[in-house]
Parts: sequence; C-alpha cells; structure tokens
Amino acid sequence: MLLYGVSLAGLLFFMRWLEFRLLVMSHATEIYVAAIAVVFLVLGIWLAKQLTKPKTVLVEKTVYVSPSDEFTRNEKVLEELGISKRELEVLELIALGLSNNEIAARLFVSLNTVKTHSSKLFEKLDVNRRTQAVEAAKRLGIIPL
Amino acid sequence: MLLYGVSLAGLLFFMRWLEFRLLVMSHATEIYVAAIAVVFLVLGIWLAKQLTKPKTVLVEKTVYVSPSDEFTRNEKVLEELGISKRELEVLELIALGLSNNEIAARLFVSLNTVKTHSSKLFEKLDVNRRTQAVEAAKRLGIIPL
DNA sequence: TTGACACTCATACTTTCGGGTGATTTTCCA
DNA sequence: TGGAAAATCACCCGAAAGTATGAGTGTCAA
Repeated sequence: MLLYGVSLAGLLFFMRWLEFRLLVMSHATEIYVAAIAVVFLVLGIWLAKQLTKPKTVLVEKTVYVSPSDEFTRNEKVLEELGISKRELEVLELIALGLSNNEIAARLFVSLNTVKTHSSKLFEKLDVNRRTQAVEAAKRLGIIPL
Repeated sequence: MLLYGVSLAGLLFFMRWLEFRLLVMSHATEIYVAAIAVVFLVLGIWLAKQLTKPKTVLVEKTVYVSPSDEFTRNEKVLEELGISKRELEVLELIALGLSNNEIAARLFVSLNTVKTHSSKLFEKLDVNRRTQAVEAAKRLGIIPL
C-alpha cells in the first residue's frame, strides 16, 4: 500500500518533470531571459543591501522630567506627623492658593471646619502660617514641588 | 575654426555610432542579455532602496529638571508684567513664608510699604492672595520652583 | 524741566487667618 | 460593642492680610 502510493507519487513527479523539460525546450529564450532577470534582480537587491549603510534614523527625543511628574508622596512622614486624609486635602488646597472660604466650598464643609483642619495641620507641621505650611510640606515631600 | 571643430566632433561621433551599430549587430544576443541584466540589476537596487524600512532608533534624552538645577529667572515675563525689583524682593520673601511684618523688618521698610508692594504685585500677577501669588510666580518662572 | 515711574509711608477700613476652647457626629478597630 | 481617632461645627478674639486712597521723595529720560 505504502509502496504503491510512493511509486505513484514518483511517477507523477517524473511526468511533471518531463512536461517542464518540454516547456523549457520550447520557450528556451524566454526562460533564459527570465532567469537572467530574476538572478540580476536578486543580485541588485543583495548588492543594495550590502552596499547601502543601514538606514538608521536617530530620533532624539528630549524628555523633560519635572519633579511633579514622578511625585510619590512621602507616606512615612505623613504617618509620623499624624496628618489625616482630610488635613492633607486641606493642605493641598492651601498649596493651590485657595482661601479658607474657597476650601470650605470645595470640600462642602463649613469655614470653621476648614479652620480647625488647618490649625491642626499647622500644629503638626510646626508652622504658624499657611505659606510656611506649604513650604514645609513641599520640603517634606508631602505635596509635589 | 569653431565650425571645423564641431564638424570634426560630429564626424567622430558618427563613426563611433557606426561602430556601435556593428557591435550591436554582431553581438545582438549578448547585448540584449546584458541590457536585461543591467536593467534588472538597477531595478533590484531601486527596489531594495524603496522597500527597506529605515531602521529608526529612538534615543530618549532624559532631562531631569530638579530643584537643585540652577534657576534662570524669566526676565521676559517680569518685564511684560511690569514687576519692579522691590516687588520681586517682596515676592521672594513671601514665597519663603515670611509675614508682612517679617518682610518689612528684613527690607528695613514699614509694614505699609510691604503691603503696598504686595498689593501691586497681586494686581500684576492677577491674584488676590499671597499663596496664589507664589503659585503664579513659580508657574511663570519668576521664582524658583 | 517736566512727566513718568519706582519707592516710600500713612490712614482707614474690610476681610481673612490663626489660636483657643468646646461640642457633636462618624468611622473604624480591638 | 466600646472607645479612640477623625471629622464636623460653633463662637470669640486678636493678629495678619488685603483694599483704597493719597502723598512725599528720588531718578531718569525726553
């Protein structure tokens, strides 16, 4: 069975080859020219690849990394000083230059609450004024520079 | 003379052309094949040039803008906003978290003078509070981040 | 020399900030 | 489930900050 299949395949292949020979005989010139063309085409491509320097385009991209981009809050300091989430929020808004009233409006709390938070904040940061608080917080890595 | 030269050159060219015709006649096949070869060689080179993608190498040049870098004041903005020397001094001290009284003491002027300077400063920076002034100034490159 | 501008200072007033104290509610963890 | 911590709010008071207005001085350039 296997032998039969193989022999059949071989026969078929042989017949194809004969057919091919005939084709070559009758169109000898065309085949020849085509072969020449293909060979030199490939040669041309190869030559080009060999001779031309590798086309490397150096794109220099200047990336400015500002400290604010890669700011990671210093949680340790926050914990050490015992600064709560809400106090931190107030601190951030203070750093943005908002007044206590504006902060109160933004956080949906009363002015007195904001004052309480900021007071405790100043105490923990060991400062007396909001501007100093911002300074200290930036220095300690609590808020972005 | 000129005419003589031109005609001589023409004659020479004509003889050359005749010679070339003869060559073509006698070696027609070789010439044809060579032409094919040359054409496809060139085509191959051209193809290779067209098809090879430029190898782009992206070189990222990272520039860290750290606070330690020396600060260059944006004089242009200063001039545009019409901020005077004294006002700038006050602004810097405000940014340090000093109170108006402390600023007055440091600059050897009265509290009222400091208030006047800061008021004009706020007006020029289009802000209402010292904290906002610091924010704006840092953003505009008037004082170091 | 005159006008523009920066710097200085003052008075009066309003608003905001900060400290102090106390209280209630909410959240969360042991 | 009780209590500590956080968050909320209130009232008072003085200090600081900011606004408005006016004015005196010095400098510098047109």
